[in-house]
Amino acid sequence: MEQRNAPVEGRMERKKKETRQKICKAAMDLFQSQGFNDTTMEQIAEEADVARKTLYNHFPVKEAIVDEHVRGLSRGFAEESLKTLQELPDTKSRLLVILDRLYEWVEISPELTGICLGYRLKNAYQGEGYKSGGSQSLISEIIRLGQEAGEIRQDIQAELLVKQLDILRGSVVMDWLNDPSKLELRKEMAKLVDLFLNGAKSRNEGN
Amino acid sequence: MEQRNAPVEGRMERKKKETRQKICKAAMDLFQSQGFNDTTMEQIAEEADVARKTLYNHFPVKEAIVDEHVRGLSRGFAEESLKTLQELPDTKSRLLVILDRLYEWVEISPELTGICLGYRLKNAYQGEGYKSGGSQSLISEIIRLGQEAGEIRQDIQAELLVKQLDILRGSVVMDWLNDPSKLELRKEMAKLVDLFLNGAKSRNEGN
DNA sequence: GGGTATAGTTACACTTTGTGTAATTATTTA
DNA sequence: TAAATAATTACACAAAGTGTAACTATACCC
Repeated sequence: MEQRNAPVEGRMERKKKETRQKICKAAMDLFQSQGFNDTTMEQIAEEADVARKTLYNHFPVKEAIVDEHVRGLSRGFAEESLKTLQELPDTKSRLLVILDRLYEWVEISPELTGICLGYRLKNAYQGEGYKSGGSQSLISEIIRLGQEAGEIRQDIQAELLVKQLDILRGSVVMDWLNDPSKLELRKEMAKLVDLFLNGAKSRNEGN
Repeated sequence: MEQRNAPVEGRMERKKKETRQKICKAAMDLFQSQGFNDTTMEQIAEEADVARKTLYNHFPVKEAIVDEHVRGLSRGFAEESLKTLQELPDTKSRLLVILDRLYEWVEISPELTGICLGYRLKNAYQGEGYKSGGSQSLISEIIRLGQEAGEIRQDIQAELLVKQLDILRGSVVMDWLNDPSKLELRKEMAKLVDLFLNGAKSRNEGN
C-alpha cells in the first residue's frame, strides 16, 4: 500500500526543504555560540554555504529563523503533552501542568523565547495576525475536554476562551523573562489559572 | 507664590525638550502624509532641521517616536476618562465604557496603533519590560473602585488583575487590527468583560 | 568675568539589514 | 531534446543603526 499523499514531492521541493533546514541549523548553531544579536545574516549564509539572498528567500528577517525553530520544538512538545492531558482529572490540573511544562521550556532558552514571542506579537499587531505555536492546540484540547465534561461554560465560544488563555500563557512567560529571579512564578500561575477558571467554570456544579 | 517644582530647569533642558518635540512633530506630520514605512529617518531629520544623529540621540528607532506621541495622547485620554469613571455605577459598565472609547481611539489611526503596540510588546519580551500607556492607570482605577465597593475579589493582588485586564484590552485591539470589518467587536468585548468579571467578581454579593 | 567641565549637536565613516533586478542554474513538463 | 518553471545567485542600492571624534552652547566654579 504505497502512500502518495503529496502528489509528486519532486527533487526540487526536497532540495528546497533541505536548504531551509541547512540554514536553520547553521543559524541556530551560531545563535547558540555567539548569541542572536552578534550573529549577522552574512555569517549565517556563510555557515550554511548559500548566498545571502537565498537566505532572504526563505526567511524575511533573522527572527523568522528562530520562530521556525521554535515551531518545530513546539510541535513535539504539544504531541508529547497531549497524551498527558487525558490522564488528568480536571481542567485546573491540566492547565497547571501545561503552564508548568511551558515554564520549564522557557527556562532553557529565555533569549530565543523572547525573540520568538516578540516577533510573533509584532506581526500580530501589524496585519499578519497572530500565529501561535503548538501550545494553542494544547489549550484548545484542554478547553474541549472541559466543555465536554460540563466543567467549562459553553455560552462563550471555545475560540475566545482559547485566545484568552493563550494570552494568559504569554503574560506568564513575559513575567518570567522580565524577572527570572521570581521563584514564586508557580504561585502566580496558580492565581492566574484561578482567575481564569472562576470565569470559565460553569456555576451550576460543585466540582 | 512662585512655583519652583523643578529645581532649575535650565535653558539646556528646555532646548533639548524643544528639539525632541520638533522631531516628534515633524515625524508625525510625515507619517500622516506618507505613511510610516515610506518615511525615512533622513526625511524626518531634514524636516525637523536637525542632524540624523541627533534624531538617534532622542529616539533609538523610528517606532519610538510613535510610542512617544501615543503616550502623550494617552495621558490626555486617561485624564479625561478618569472623571467619567466615578459617575458610572459598577465595574462592568466602567470596563465597557473604557474599552469602547479605546476602540474609537484605535479606529482613528490603526496603523500607528499597530506600530506602537508592536514596539511595546517587542520590548516587553526582550528585557525592557512592558511600559503601558495611560490605559493602565485607568484600569488601575477601575480595579481600585471595584475592590473598594467590594465588587471585586481582594484575594488577588490588584496588580495582577490590572495586568490581566491590560492584556485583555490588548487582545481586543489586536482583533480589531487584524480584521476591522468585524463590526460585532463590541459584542465580543462584552463577552470578554463577562469572562473577566466572572472571575474577578466576588461571589458573595448579589449585584 | 573668565576658564573649565559638561552635555547636546553634528559630521563622517562604517557595518548590517533588507530589497530590487537580472543573470544563472537546476528541475520539470511536453 | 526543447521550452517552461522555479530556485539560487551576483550585483547594486537605499536605509537603519552605531562608534568616534570634533564642535558648540550651557552650566558651574573660582
